[in-house]
Parts: sequence; structure tokens; C-alpha cells
Amino acid sequence: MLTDRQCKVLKLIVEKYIKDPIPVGSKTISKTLKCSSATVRNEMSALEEAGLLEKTHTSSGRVPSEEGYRYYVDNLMEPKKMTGEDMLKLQTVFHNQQLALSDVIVKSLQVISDMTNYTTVVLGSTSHENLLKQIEVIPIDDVSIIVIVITDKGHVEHKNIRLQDVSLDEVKKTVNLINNLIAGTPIDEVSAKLEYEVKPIIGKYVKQHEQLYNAFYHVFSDFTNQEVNIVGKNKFLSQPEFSNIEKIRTVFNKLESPELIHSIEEDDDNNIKVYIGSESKIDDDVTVIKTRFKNGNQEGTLAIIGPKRMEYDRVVSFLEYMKENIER
Amino acid sequence: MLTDRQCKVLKLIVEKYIKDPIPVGSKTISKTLKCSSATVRNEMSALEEAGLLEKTHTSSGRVPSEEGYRYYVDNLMEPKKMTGEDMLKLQTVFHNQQLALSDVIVKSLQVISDMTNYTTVVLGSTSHENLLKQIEVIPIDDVSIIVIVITDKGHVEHKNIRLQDVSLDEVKKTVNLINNLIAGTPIDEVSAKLEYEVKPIIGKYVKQHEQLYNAFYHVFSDFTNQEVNIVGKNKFLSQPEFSNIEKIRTVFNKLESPELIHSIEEDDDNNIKVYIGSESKIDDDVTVIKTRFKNGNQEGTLAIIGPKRMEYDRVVSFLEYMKENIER
DNA sequence: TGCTAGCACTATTATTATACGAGTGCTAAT
DNA sequence: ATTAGCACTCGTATAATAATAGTGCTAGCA
Repeated sequence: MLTDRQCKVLKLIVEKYIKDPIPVGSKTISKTLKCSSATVRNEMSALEEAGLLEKTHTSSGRVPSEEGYRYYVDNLMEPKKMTGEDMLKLQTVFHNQQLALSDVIVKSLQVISDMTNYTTVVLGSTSHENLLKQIEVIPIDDVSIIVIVITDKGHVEHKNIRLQDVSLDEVKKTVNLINNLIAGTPIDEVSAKLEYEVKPIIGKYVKQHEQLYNAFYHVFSDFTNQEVNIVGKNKFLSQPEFSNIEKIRTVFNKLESPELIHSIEEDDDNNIKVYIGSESKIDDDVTVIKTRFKNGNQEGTLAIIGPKRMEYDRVVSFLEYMKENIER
Repeated sequence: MLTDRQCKVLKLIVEKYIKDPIPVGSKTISKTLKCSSATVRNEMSALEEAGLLEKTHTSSGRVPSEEGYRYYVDNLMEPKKMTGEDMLKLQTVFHNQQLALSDVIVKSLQVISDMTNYTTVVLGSTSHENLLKQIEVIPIDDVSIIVIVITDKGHVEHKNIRLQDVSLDEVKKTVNLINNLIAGTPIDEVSAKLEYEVKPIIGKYVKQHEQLYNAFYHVFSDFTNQEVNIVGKNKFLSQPEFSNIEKIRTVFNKLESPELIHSIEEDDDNNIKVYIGSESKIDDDVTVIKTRFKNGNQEGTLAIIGPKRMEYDRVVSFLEYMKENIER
């Protein structure tokens, strides 16, 4: 258990280091705390002993360790209320009556990315939550048609497919069958249902059924599992801890890998969760802060991704604000 | 005018430097050319005089200048035929009968990006070439509908809009009006036509016409002018001349700015065009190689973007192959 | 007992000096 | 016209030095 003063020292160090990423010395802290630098040094080595602080070399100042940030976030951080200016910017987005909720969310996370200089992510509902609402087909020319897939949550995707010697009539028959038989099915089960429920029927009644079946099968199996919206990846380029290209490359690759991004929502806790450093699974110097939201049939995940040395208090208050405003 | 030997020297230097980005010395060249390093030095200083070579410092080897690359591309470069392996990879993409042409193009440029380690771009038809084919509306819930816009070239976009107290009937009336009155109009003129041809009519026959008019107006004015597909931006991260973050940042910002990307197709020459360094308008160390393609009603631009120190011959042959295969 | 002044010690950073080498340009000889 | 030879230049690498900002520890004080 930390003493009161140790908490103060840790908090000061974390906050100082977040402002300015250079190791913090005892002298700096002693100025704010009413005691000598020697006393601070003693507290510091106790905190280091406890694994909350680290030195970059034997005679350097201290830097928060992963556990140090953790302790700060869990116990020391005070909620920071948003500035009027920040609030105002977001409110103008939220009060745009014409935009659908999903657009409002994406737009405001763009704004947040610019305000904070961190990367933001919006994940929509997952494919097992999205039910097939209907499909539409538009003929483009003799050989190609566009298939549009719409889910109950309003997720739309389209695909241009090529067919040889298939009459529009037969396409329409198939479309009607699909709409009648498997609308309402979770998107990720559609491919299977197509095989067991639709294939046998079109096999009997539709010419060129092989080709049509294959085409639609691909439309659904290629259906993106989830709407993923990442904004401001380039913000990492202005963070000092990502000044080397290698690091940037690994982070960018991770941010583009669907698995990684989906792992963000693995834990479906509804509160705001903070994943620090290695917990982020992206890079030891990266922190992910996320929350889930739900409004009617719209649900999903918001995340803000930045350096471990992140303005935790500010980011948390942004996410709280977003969650609150989305949910009513 | 360059002598024969000067051409040989320039060609060797450019090709050597492209392989390995370190200044090329006279000794290296003299090994390949049957003459002494002193002779090569004389030729080199003639080439420097002519502005085709540069030194990084007084006693360094030579590096091609922008004009040097230009001369190489225009006069010295020999077309390099594609390796069987490269060809094979692309052919499997092209021979996929199920994919629409536009998907084949995007897929093959992904493949090319991986093979070359350069960034690739596909630009679709511009908005004044795309004609509105039809719009479709799908109601999602009480307050929101999805509007889907389809162009004659098969470009599809959708937008989720929110309406208050508007009956589905009225929406459908408006949609029918739009489809009847302004289908066939170039996308970038639709907004205007909407105002002059549709607004007066729905004003009379449709309740809540203000709201509906505004919603559709926004759907069309937000319509993306053009399909832009950039693949492999991260490839820049592994090019040695982009090892500093500042440079990467400016390049990434440029690649994300629509104006810049559109400037690629400004010149609608149908041949393969090479923009070296400052000509690329992206960065002095960047080269853009592009070509237009056309197949039936599908047209657009392909581009490969990489360091100025690019494998020009290889890239040109890739683009030739692509153009040829698309156009038949 | 807890705090602090004082001091020896340590590692980083910046600066300077030195040597090395890969390259050039020029001159004189072939 | 070509080339061997040589002085010269500049970037890179290495080592030596000093300055500095920090530490840990000890001993004395309230």
C-alpha cells in the first residue's frame, strides 16, 4: 500500500511526464511538494521498488512504468471536465439533425482525433448482430450486375459481379428467393443458409443456377464483418516515442490488421476500459482506451489509441461525453 | 548532345543507384566500362556540367539529378520484359471470371504494390463522366432511411439520412420524381437540376418537401467525386530515402489530399507518363508513373508512386501490361 | 523517527581531436 | 584521347574530455 505522499509523488511524475516526455528528477517534484529533494528521492526509490517507476539509466530521473500508469489510471487520476471549447466543437456535430447517428459518431471521432492528436476508432455492430434485411440488384450492362446488401442496422455493402448468359429474369428470381427465405438471418450465417435452403430450390427452377449460386455465395462470404472506421492514423507520426520508422511500421501494420482491431471489442464490458502498453497488444508504447455504446438497435465500440504517455484524464472524459451523448 | 559513352555512363550510374542508394564512384563504372577510372571521371564531370549528375559533397561519388532521371527515362531506359513469375501472379487475378473489371483492377494493383514495394493508385471515372442511373431508398427505422445512389458506370454510394414526420409514401414519391426527371444527368450536375427541376414539383405535391429536398440535396452534394483506391501507402516506410518522420508525414498528407491525387489525372494523355521528383507535386524524392485506361464505359487512371529512385523499367512494364490487359 | 544537507558517484550529452578512406580534380606522360 | 599518379576534400568512425543532471548514501538535526 502506498503512503499518501508516495501517491502524490507518483501522480506528479506521471502528469509531468505526460506533458513532457523527459525523465523526472527529484528536484522538480520537491518544488511542488513541500519537502526536500532527498525526501522525494527516498519516496521515488520506494516507488521504484514497488515497480511503479523506472530509470532509463543509473543516474537518470524516473519514468512511470506500465504498472505506474496502471496505478495512476486506477487510483490517482482525477476526472477532468471538458473545456467549454472542446464541448462546443462536439456539440455542433451532435446537434446536426440531418445526420444519422452513425455519421454523427464518425464525425465526432474525427473531431476528437484532431483535438487530441490521437488515433480514433469506431467499430459498428459485428456480423452476428447484423441481420440481413434485404438485397437489391441493379443491372449495369450485359455482363455485370450490382448486388446491394442491406442489414437491419443500416449497414450497406455492394459488389459488382459478372455473369455469363444469365437472363435478368433468373437473377430476379434468385433475389426474390433470397429475400423471402433468408432475410432476418445473421449476416455471418447467410452463406450457410444459402447453401442449405436456397441452393436446392434454385437448382430446380433457375437456369444457370451454379453460376448464380456461386456469385451470391461470394457476395455474402466477402461481406465485411464489421464497419471499421479508423481516423487519424498519421497522428502517431507526431508523437515523439514513435520517431523511428520501424516502430511506426509495426504500429501501422497492427492498426490495419482486422484481428487486432477486433480484439479491441473482445471484452464487452460496458464501462470505459484502459489497455496500457503491452495490454494494448499493439505496441508496448501504445495505450488503447475504449468503451461500448448502445442506442436502440445501434451498438458498437469507440476507441482512442495513442502513446502510453497519453492524456488519460482528457481522453476518458471525451469518451464519457461521447457515450453519454450517444445513448440518449 | 551526349556522346555514346556518356550515355552509357549515365545509364550505369542511374541503374546502379536505383539498385543501391549510395553515390556511385568512377571506379565502379570503370569496371563495367572498358576504360580507366580517370576517363570515367572526365565523362562524369561532363555529365555534371550538363546537369544530369550531382555530387552530395565535393569528394563524393555521383548521384543522378532530376534531369538525369528524366534523360534516363526518355532516352536510355530499355523496356524490361516482365518475369514469368510476375506475369503469372497477375494473370491469375485477370482470369478470375467472377470478378468485375473494376475489382480485377484493384486486386491486381494490390498485387503490384506487393511485388514492387511501391504505392499504387486506381482512380475511377470522374463525376462529370458518371451519370445518375437511379436511386433507391430503404427504410431502416421510424426516423432513418438509406438512400442508395447508382451511376451508369456502376459506382454505388449510400447515405443514411434522418427525417422527422415524413411518411414513407412521400419519400417514395420524391424518389420516383428524381428517377424520372433526372436520371441520366452527370452526377456533378444533379444538385443543380434537383433545385430547378425537382424542387418546384415536390413543393406542390409532397408534404415536408423542405426536409426531403434538403436531405436529397446533401446526398448528391456529398457524393464522392470519384472512386479513389490507394494501396500500400506503408510501402514508403521501407524506402531508405523516407527514413525521416517529417518526410513521411508530408508524403502521407499529400497522398491523402484529394486535390493532389486528382492532379494525377489532370493530363489526360493516354500513354504512360512519368513525373519525376518535383514534377510529382508530392515530394522532390517521389516519382509518379501513370496511365489512363478505357474499356467500354469503364475508364480511369492507374498510377504507381514510389521514390524518385524507382525501378522505372519494371514499373513501366507493369503499367503497360495492365493497360493492355484491361483494354481487351 | 522522519527529514534533509552534503557529497561521492554515475551515465548521458556535447565538444573536440584524430585517423581513415573513398572519392575527386588536375597534371603530365603515353 | 586516354590514363597513371598524386594532392586534396569531406564524411564517418573512434576516442578523449568536460559539463551536467541526476542518483544513493551517510550523518546530523528536529
